[in-house]
Amino acid sequence: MKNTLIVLLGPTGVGKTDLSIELARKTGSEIISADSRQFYGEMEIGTAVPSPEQLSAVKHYFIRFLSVHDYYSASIYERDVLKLLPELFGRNKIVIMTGGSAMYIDAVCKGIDDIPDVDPAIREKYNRMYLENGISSLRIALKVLDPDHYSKVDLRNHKRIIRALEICETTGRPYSSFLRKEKTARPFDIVTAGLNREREELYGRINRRVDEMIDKGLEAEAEKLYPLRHLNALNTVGYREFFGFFDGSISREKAIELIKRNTRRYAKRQLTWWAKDQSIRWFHPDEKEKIFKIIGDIS
RNA sequence: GGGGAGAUACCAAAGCGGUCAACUGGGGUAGACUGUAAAUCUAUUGGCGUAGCCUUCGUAGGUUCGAAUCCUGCUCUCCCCA
Repeated sequence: MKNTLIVLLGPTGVGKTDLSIELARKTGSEIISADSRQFYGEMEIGTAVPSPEQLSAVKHYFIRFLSVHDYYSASIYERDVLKLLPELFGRNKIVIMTGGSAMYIDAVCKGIDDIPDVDPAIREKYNRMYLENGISSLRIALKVLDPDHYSKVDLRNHKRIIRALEICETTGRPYSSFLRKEKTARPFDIVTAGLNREREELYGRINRRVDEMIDKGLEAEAEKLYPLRHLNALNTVGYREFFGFFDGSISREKAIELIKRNTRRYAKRQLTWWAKDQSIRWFHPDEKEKIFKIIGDIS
């Protein structure tokens, strides 16, 4: 049997955590989290990290190992995971990766092009350009620096344009010249199982989970992080809405309502991303036998 | 019992004689996505065989070439007085 990475993905709130732990115990494997917000130590309640019991039942990696002040990215995650995997495969032929951050999962499973890091000052420069002169100034710059990319990007999405511009300026080469669009082969097998539920069922779970988070003290957690609200890591559902409440711009009730709505929207975006991925085999979380059978088929 | 205000699409809310299948927001749905991505951005939202046709603006009538918009009855909601 070959070393196999079992990827258990699905929209937020679908029930990945419970199943991943069950799966891990059954196979004696360890779990890599692919959840870009569970990386940060300061956030716990709002990101629904596994409980202490769950964490002690199975060894987890990439949970609360960063600070919200740290810089991190899908590319660094790819590198870190690939570095860790040989060690995990040394102990067990199966490793489970579970989470909902699609770009991070893709970085590990399909590879992400190697693009130099950007000087924060350069990023800052373009952010300012956007704020002061609007998106048209970004478009004009991109048209000059990378006409190829200019014809392909969503010209209404400033983040896309800024990213391209900062790479052009940092490297002196067009951003598009770094994009190979090839899948990278990995020295292990990858089996991807997607979890999903009826939309109504999923949304009901999300709404309920938000209420549970509130009961557990999400508001206090957000309040502690309020002074750091400008950090990108805190531009996160469950926190930003509370920041609005602390600002006095919305009511507490409204904030909670928005957390639910934004979480639902996030779940939808996740599903959109995966909809085109033909390698995913989809299951309802209750179809455990079917999911466990995958493992049987591997070994 | 008397007086006043109002009933618009899933919700809220504009429109006050034609250019209205109806502004806008919410919610829903669909989509994009190579670097802090739980981010950022887009489309669509009465029905249909979508050029175009059909049925809508509480309800029943009426006025008019033409009504969500004007008039009348009825039903319901809200507010004030009793």
